[in-house]
Amino acid sequence: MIDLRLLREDPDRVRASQRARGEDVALVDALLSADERRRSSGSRFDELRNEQKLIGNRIRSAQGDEKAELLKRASTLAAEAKAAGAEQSEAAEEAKRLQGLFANLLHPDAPVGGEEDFVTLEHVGTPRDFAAEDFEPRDHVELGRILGAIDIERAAKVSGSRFYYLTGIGALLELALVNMAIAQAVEAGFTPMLTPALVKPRAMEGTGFLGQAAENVFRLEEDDFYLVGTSEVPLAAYHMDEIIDADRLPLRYAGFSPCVRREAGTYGKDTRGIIRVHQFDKVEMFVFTTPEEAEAEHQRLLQWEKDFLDKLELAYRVIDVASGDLGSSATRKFDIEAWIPTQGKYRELTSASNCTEYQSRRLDIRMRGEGGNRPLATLNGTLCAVPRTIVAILETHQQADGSVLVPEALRPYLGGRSVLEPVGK
RNA sequence: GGAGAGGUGUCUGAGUGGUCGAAAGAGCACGCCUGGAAAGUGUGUAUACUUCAAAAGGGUAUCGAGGGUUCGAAUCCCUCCCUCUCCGCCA
Repeated sequence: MIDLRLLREDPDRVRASQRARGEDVALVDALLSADERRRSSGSRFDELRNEQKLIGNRIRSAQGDEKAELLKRASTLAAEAKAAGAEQSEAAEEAKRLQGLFANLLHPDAPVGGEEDFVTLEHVGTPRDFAAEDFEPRDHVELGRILGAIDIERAAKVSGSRFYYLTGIGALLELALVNMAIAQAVEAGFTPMLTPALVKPRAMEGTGFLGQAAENVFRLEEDDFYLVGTSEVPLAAYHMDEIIDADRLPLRYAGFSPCVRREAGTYGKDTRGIIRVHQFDKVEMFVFTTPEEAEAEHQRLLQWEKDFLDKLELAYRVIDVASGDLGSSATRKFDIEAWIPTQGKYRELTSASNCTEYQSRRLDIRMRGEGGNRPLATLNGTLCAVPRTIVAILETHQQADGSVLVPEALRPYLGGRSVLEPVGK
């Protein structure tokens, strides 16, 4: 949700942001007038109620004719106040609805444009040169089969396309990655959290996933639940309706949960393998902090993401995502894309978003400090989205015989194993 | 799934039609007291809106949510939600 005060004071700034995102600019004037209607009908209601209360008090002690007179007047006032109240709540509802349609205000440094207009901030590591090593790399599907780690065929039988089983060493690999991620997060001061995967509409809406992203959200219609596409949702909503003492901030949580996504509109995209699946597990970092600290925290999240990928000895680049590809909650977003050898390109592995006060306004989360209560900032960043991380590891660290070297930092989490060996069928 | 109990401010907990944004206690903050602390003592301590106001302050709303009765609702009625206890079932 955007700041109404800012909208009133500087509507042009909001217009510019909407424009850069490719969102509806006319929304600005619609909200301005709805807000005005809300305030004028509100003050009318307040006045009527005030008068009604004053008369009501006099009725208690009044007698005879005077009392009858007052009762008559109070009756009229009651009806008027009720009507005014109805108008006020209707206007307030409309203003709220419009306010909810806005995307977050764009960060001034975020690149403007569509998906292709991102800015590359840095490259880390060098993509492995298989040609120089004189062997043709296998893709992760093939490696997963050879290692007995990934079974896509049987998943298709059981659940359809875009599903997979992690089997044997594949399952162990996930658990190792998750444990390593959680260990790093705990080391950095995060509180580990296992979160619900089903949430009520309010949580989903408050996190900003029912806007343009709605088509990718699974819903259990019969029970009015949504399935979360990331633990960002239950983590953000964790403090819903709360006022948090400013000196408790930052609150840093590392959530682990299944993530379920419809992946609508991606037919024919990434149909092979486990790059794009309907269900996966993920360790997600989530932070509640002051608006003043948000940008610095954004950088810290990015650094923790890099630390993790560094430990996995992957080559990657960091991009500053362009305005049109941001998602409604983020003011700015940094993605890390790892090099996937058989695709010959970088693919998104993690994503760190600064949502400023956008989510906290929607979820009614505030901080209590000097200067009164005000919304706080929320940020989120992927620490480890399992399947894509597995893809990058298998493809990057494979050897000519189909085995895969385990990055050193990961070995303790795999019982000391240093190589994943092919299994006989 | 069956039966029952209950939802009041940071917490405990009073309050069954008006003077109740709400007793009392605890906690917390500040002050007094003290060599320092404890005890004691005093004051303060919800949130939101506001085309009322420079500010102090004022007005309005909120006692799980929504609706109803009434001049007037925390209090009466209806619907919904949630929590707890017992029984059953179950990873």
